[in-house]
Formats: sequence, C-alpha cells, structure tokens
Amino acid sequence: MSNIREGGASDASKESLSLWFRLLSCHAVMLDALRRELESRITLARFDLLASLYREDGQTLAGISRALLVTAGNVTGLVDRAERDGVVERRPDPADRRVARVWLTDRGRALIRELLPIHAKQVHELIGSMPATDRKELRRLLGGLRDHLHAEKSRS
Amino acid sequence: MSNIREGGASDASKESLSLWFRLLSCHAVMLDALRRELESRITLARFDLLASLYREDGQTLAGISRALLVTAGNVTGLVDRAERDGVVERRPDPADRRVARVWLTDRGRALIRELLPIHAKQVHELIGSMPATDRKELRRLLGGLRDHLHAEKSRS
DNA sequence: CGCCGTTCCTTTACATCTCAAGGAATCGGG
DNA sequence: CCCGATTCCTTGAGATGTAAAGGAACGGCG
Repeated sequence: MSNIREGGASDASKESLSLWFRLLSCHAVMLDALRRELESRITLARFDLLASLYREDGQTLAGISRALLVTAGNVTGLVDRAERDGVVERRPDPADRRVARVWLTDRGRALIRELLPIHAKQVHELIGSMPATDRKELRRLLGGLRDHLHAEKSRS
Repeated sequence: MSNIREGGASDASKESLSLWFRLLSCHAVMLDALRRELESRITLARFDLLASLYREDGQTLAGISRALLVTAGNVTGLVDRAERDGVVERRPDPADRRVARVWLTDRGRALIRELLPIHAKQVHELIGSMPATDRKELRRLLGGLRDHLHAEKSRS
C-alpha cells in the first residue's frame, strides 16, 4: 500500500532483512557449536571434504568445488593439506590428464565414519529442542527458500 | 517408536541434519550473491563492521567481537585494515586505558550510508520472490530456532 | 592437421578467521 | 595499600576463503 516509492526501506524489505539476520545468527551459533565439538579431531572444512568424498569417492577437484560451494583455488589447498595429513590422496584420471581425482585413504575413511554420527548427533541436539512441528515446517520453508535462491541464481 | 537404540541415525536426527544442510545452502548462496553485489566497493566483513558501528558508534573491540560473533583477535586485524583505509579510527577510552573504542570517520559513515540501502535491496530481491506468507512464517521460525540455540548455549 | 575456445588445476596475493599465549590495566577482597 | 582474578587487546601460527592470472590438456571445427 505505502512505500511504493523509495526513501527508506519498505516494510517488506525490513522483514526480509530481519529474516536474513536471523538466518545469519542461527548459522553462526550452530557453526560455532559444531566447531567446538569436532575441533580437537578435525576442522570443519576438512570434515566437509571427507564427508563429500565419503558420499562419493574419487571426485574431481572441480566437482568438490561445486559440492562444497567454494572456489577451485581453495579446494587445491584443502586437498593439499588433507593429503599431507594422509586422509586423502590424488590419483590421475586415466582418461583426462587435466583431471586429478581425490580418494579417501583407509585412515580418512575410518576417520569420517567415526565422525559422521558424532556430527549428526550434535546437530540434532542443537535443533532437536525445537518443537517437532516447527522443525518440520522450518525444514520445509528452508527447502523452499533454497529452491527460490537457486532459481534466482540461474536467472542471472 | 523405533530407533530407540542406536545403530544409525534416527528419523528425527536425519530430519535435523536435512534442516541444517538446507540452512547451510541458503546461507552460502545468499552470501555469495551479496558478495558479488558489494565486492567492488567493500568486503562483507568490513561491511558488517561499518554497519555495526553505524548502528552504534564508538564500540569497544570486545563489543564488536560479540556483535559480529567473531573472535577478538579477528577484530583487531579487521579494525587495523579499516583504519589503514581511513574508514574508522581508534580512540582511547578516557575512563579505562585497556579499552580502544572504534569510531567511523566521515568517509566511513558516508560509505556505509551509501551501501546499506543497496544491501537491503539486494537481500529483499533474493528473499522477496518467496510467497509473503512463507516469508513471514520462515522469519518467525528462524527467530524461534535462534532463541532455542541461545538458550542451549547459555546452558553449557 | 592446426588453431581456438573451454575446462581443469595451480599459483599468487591478500583478507578473514580460529586458537592460544601474553602484556597491560582494572577490579575486588583482604 | 596489595595481590590475585578478570577483562581487554594484541600477537603469532596456521587454516580457510576469494579473485585473478596462467599453464596444460581436451575437443571441435575448418
């Protein structure tokens, strides 16, 4: 009704901002708690790397970059350090000499197998205190937002 | 009903994990879009710093650390670089010689005044494509989760 | 075959972030 | 007043992240 013209944020815009701040806040607090839980064993970035490889071993660096939503340059360093510490290894792709595929070592697989349930438990402890109804609804709406965002992104 | 004993994640735990992954995904995609919009003018971390000071000028480093949910050591460097670039300045606190308070310079204030509406507009463009009803509900539920998380944190 | 555009990975420079340790100043209780 | 605990900030090492540039390999097309 009002705020058709500019000159300050509209109510809808303020509401979106508030939603975004709340999402940021939830994200930061949860990350912090998860970091504390796993930090003595592994960093969060490496956890994400190993979890992604556990889901699909032998991914290319470019694939990992897309899966983890980080730049390719970042993945190079992440894999370097993980390889140095003996939890993954690069192997050449026989069909394409540009490509390096990354595989879990036995140690890496054992580590991520051990940590995944701890991580899941921690996430559930953080979120589980919400009423089940709200949790279901929140999950549904976040899925909707995620889909909207992806649609938005592919448009540009 | 089932999954009382362990041996794989329970349904509720899987649901929590899924919720968390969706939140992570929304966070990453939105941050990426926001970064692209502002990146030629300012980094996101500095934007957060200036926005926080614009809301309340003359905060202490410890206060900024709490407001931005980052470590004190990080704030030192962030303020160092912002000061080097002339958008903020440290001034001693007359009542407590341990404390350095951070103030926006005129340039810093002009910059954040210019960027805030751009940022708000961008956030609303990203989120606004959701149905208004869902948006309101999502905002409400994120508020609930945030409060649950804070309650959880203060317990430990 | 030969060239051109694309994809894949790495490298560089730099900003951001954490944790841990430490120095300086304040505060509170003897 | 003095001393121990706490608070505030900085420093240092190292991991994580981005953007940008560049080398190497692939693939298609004339």
